[in-house]
Amino acid sequence: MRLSSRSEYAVRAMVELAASHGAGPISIREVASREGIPEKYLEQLFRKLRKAGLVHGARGSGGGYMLTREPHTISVADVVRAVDGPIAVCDCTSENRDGVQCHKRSLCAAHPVWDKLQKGIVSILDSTTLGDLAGTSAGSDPAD
Amino acid sequence: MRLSSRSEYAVRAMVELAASHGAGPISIREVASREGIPEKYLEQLFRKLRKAGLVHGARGSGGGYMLTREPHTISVADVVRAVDGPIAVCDCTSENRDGVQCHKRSLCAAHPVWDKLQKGIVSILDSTTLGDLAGTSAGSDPAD
DNA sequence: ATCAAATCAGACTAATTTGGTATGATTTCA
DNA sequence: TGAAATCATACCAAATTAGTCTGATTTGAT
Repeated sequence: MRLSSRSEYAVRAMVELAASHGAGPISIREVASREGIPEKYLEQLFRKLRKAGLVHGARGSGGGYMLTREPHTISVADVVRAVDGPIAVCDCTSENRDGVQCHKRSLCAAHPVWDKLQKGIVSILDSTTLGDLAGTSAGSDPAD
Repeated sequence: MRLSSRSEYAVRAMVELAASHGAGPISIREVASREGIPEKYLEQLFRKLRKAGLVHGARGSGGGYMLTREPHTISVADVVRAVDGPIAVCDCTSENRDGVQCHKRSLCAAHPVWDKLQKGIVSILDSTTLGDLAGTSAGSDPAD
């Protein structure tokens, strides 16, 4: 039930782009140094985000990345899926399963929780957008 | 966001025990064959479950494992924590973090989603019991 | 007493995933 | 032309995962 560093990094990086949306491309170097993410690793992530159509890459001097859509139309789930693939609590609840079911035949007794969990996770990630996060700035969270 | 096979197996095994609760100990061999789980692997898991106080192990011939509490008082979260440790979406939302925060200092912009996600996951796993899944008794809502 | 069935315990291992690095090519602006 | 940037792929070490192996100990039944 852990988030990969890919997803963590990617979401943070995307929130950076969201916060500066409309102000031209931002370079990997810039984002990496602001967020404390290894540059070359972030480069990989941005390539995946680009292939998923979430960002546009501007090459050459003065280049960088920009969101392709408005921040409030890109969900955290979009970003997570782009870098980590389909969200899947287990095979039988995966978003990309090919008719895979518990025990290959019938549903196991535990299936209802996994299903509920899967839906709960997707629902939260789907309903939170980069716009939400970019607007809710760091340090403003009263909890914890 | 994937469940480990440890958790999957452990929950399924515990539901087996729950379904036969009160009918004496059930052996690993029995559970393993019913659920299609490697025996020796399941043995490890049951040892963790015992150390967590969720089951009692009866040694010797005719032995096996039994739940130490009523099925509807053992949550799926209890089982998951027993075999996989504290539930943690990321370090800064982990159930056992030692004051660890995003960037070691302030909260990152993404923190609100991770926090929401963590709470959502724990809430679902906490509120579903082995009794619910086994279908035995004491009427909580059947998931899904 | 002996034997078989079972838990107990820990070390070991193969494969996969994770979290990166390294190298170099290509594009673009100045 | 040169620097700044993305693009692309290959490589790698460490950790994790999902087991297996070996053997000890306990207990019930013959």
